[in-house]
Amino acid sequence: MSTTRREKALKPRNIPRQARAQATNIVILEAAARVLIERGAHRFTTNHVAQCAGVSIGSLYQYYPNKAALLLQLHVREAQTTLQHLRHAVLDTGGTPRQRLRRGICVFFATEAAEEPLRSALARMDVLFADTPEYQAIERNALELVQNFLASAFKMTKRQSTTCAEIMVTLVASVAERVTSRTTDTNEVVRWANQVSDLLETLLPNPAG
Amino acid sequence: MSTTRREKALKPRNIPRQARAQATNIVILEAAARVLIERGAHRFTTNHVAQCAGVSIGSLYQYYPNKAALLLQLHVREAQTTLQHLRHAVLDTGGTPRQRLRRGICVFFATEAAEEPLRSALARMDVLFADTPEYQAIERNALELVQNFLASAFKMTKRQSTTCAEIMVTLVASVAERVTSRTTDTNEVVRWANQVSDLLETLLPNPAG
DNA sequence: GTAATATTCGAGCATTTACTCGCATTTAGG
DNA sequence: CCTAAATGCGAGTAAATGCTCGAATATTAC
Repeated sequence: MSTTRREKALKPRNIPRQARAQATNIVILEAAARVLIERGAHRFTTNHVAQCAGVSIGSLYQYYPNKAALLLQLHVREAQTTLQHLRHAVLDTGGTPRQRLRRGICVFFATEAAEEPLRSALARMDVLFADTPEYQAIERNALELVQNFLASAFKMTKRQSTTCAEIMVTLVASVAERVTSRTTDTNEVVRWANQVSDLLETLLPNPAG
Repeated sequence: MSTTRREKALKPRNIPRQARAQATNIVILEAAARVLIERGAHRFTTNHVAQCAGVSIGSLYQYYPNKAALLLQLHVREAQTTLQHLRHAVLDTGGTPRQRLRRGICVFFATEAAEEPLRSALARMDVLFADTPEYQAIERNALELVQNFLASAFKMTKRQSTTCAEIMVTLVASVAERVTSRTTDTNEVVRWANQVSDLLETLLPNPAG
């Protein structure tokens, strides 16, 4: 009857205190990524992750209360990498605002392509952790990053930048997901990034009235 | 070792000869849709489908050699419905070409929204049947429909209409999937359909140079 | 009616898989 | 060293699930 079963939190069961445990934790996460890439979403099993990590299944469950928690952690790691790249591309470097926007979109596409097929496998299972605060916080952060950029770079009002950011994030995220799931060829991906950039530029205020 | 196991074809095992069998087939398909909607992708089991259809599990496997074949059939049915709607919206009714394009996009968004959460559950499992000729034929048909429309309505060359159709199909399909997976509220969905239409209209030739 | 054919049935098999628990081993601190 | 806490171990469990197969029932052909 209950659609969402979350008797247990998805938080790590134990925070590792000794260096040994820290290492185990990392090894497990990296093995999880490998298993997800090599076997795909529907063959991702905790037993295989443990085996691939060279630790026992018991150790895995020492740190992750269940499979969903492991996947969530993987997603968080991926998303933080992407956000970091985005911040660099959009905020830290030179160029006109339009150029920075285009660069950000390009970087997003490239990052998604670089992490295939990890990302698509994770996306296939996001139903297991999409209702967690961590997941939702990431989405909010991405939106806010774009919104703040639009407001400051293009002098948009709060209201304008909010709706514009929503459109841009939705378009870029959805198209990038579809495109990179079909090809990760750099030329193709860059072509799509630029195509989307061209379309989205029509949403920006005209530079010289 | 083998990544794709397809010892058995995904074709129906038996074509039903008696009316009784035809009925069983239909009942099974409709039950499959119901189970997919009610229990989601990762709880979709053939035993539940059979039970929900009021037939035995053996009967199900009389017509579908495996679970993937059942899902493929469901996908084909959905896709044909969508294509039919699209043909009507784009080809059979009046209005300027731009209006017809916009109407087609709107119809696509609405259709996707109307069939949620069936579609998103099917999409989650498309790895099970995405490599079949049937699946790929549907994608080709959709592209050709749009391409022919663009060529005839906007007098595009073959080359122009091909690239333009690819962009439009990719954008509309990916954004619609993302949007309808978050909300099926009619106003919201129509808003997004129009937003995407606005952006895509910049790809069309100017009516009065 | 009767034989041949088509259809349905569902107990049960073989496998997979998330996860537990009691014990072994390692580390930190005195 | 020695003890207690931290960490690691992995056989084992309970449940789920895709699918088979031989028997039962319904339909058709003659």
